[in-house]
Amino acid sequence: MMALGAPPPPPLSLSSSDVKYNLYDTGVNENKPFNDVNGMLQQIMSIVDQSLDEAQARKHAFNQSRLKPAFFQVLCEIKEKTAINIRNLPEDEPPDSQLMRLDNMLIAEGIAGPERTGGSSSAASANAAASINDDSALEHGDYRAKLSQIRQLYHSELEKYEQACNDFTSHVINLLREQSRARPISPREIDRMVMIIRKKFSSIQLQLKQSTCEAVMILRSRFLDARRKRRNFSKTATEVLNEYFYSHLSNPYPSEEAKEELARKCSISVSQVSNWFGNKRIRYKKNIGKAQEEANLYASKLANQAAQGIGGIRRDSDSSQQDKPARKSRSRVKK
DNA sequence: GTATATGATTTGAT
DNA sequence: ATCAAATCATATAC
Repeated sequence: MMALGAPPPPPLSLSSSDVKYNLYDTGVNENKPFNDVNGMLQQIMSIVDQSLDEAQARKHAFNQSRLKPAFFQVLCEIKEKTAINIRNLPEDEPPDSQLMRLDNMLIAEGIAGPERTGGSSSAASANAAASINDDSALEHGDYRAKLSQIRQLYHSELEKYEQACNDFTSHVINLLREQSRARPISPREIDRMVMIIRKKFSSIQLQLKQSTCEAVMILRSRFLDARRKRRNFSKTATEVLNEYFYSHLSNPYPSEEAKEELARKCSISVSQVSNWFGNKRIRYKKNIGKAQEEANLYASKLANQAAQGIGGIRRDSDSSQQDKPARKSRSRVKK
């Protein structure tokens, strides 16, 4: 029984006379050819005790037997019930959550899924420009170039894997089909083997996806992390912000609307305005003495503007405090 | 090269 | 959610 699943002995060259001789003139008891099941079984069981030539001869004779197909079928069933079921994989594996996560991310990043045309990506850049609205176009373009490079690599690798998987699978199928003439292999077993192969290959693909995700993340952190690619605001933007700050020194907390307006004027985002005021307040407070001259500078500038009637920014009624701003951040009004 | 300026982020409080 | 404060990481001045 234990020898049943083993591959057949390698085919040696046998002359027909050898076969005849071995088949009918062995020292073994049964001279009958394979024409009944018991005889057949006994001959198969005793094959391990025989010489290679004898075994070959038996095999040949067995292959000629009309009982062989039925016999193989039975063996296949037995195999099905024993060997294969033991290491039966969890048949319907749950869709790997990690794989799903990776797939989703790749699609979200535009690596996998439908190829992005110029239209959709320009829509994306328009979206980004709407929210950032500054001169990040260059970096963004660079980012997209690198991203498409990654995408290209990913797709070519994926295709290679797919190709290799298909090649290997069909090769194995052919091999097993061929061997199923010499040893009991059920179609179901072949299917299972195909599944195993696919699984192995998909685990390789998982690695590919993983490293692709990694590369995208690195790219993101390098190109989209604004902290790394910090750019100072334009001179005029800083001017506008400072004007607002020093003309509202008593309460340098622009409302949401004011922030929006400042953002618009400075071509930066609202959150950047918030950042700026947060930094400005804390840094102003930290050394009022040094900031004093800056305050005076802007105060005089504003005075000039007011005198000329240009003042686009109204000074708040409380701005008399501007000469001695005192630390009153704690007394700010809560919204 | 270092020192300072500056925009962004994190943390913790309210 | 918004703020102060500390901190990070880069830009710029020196």
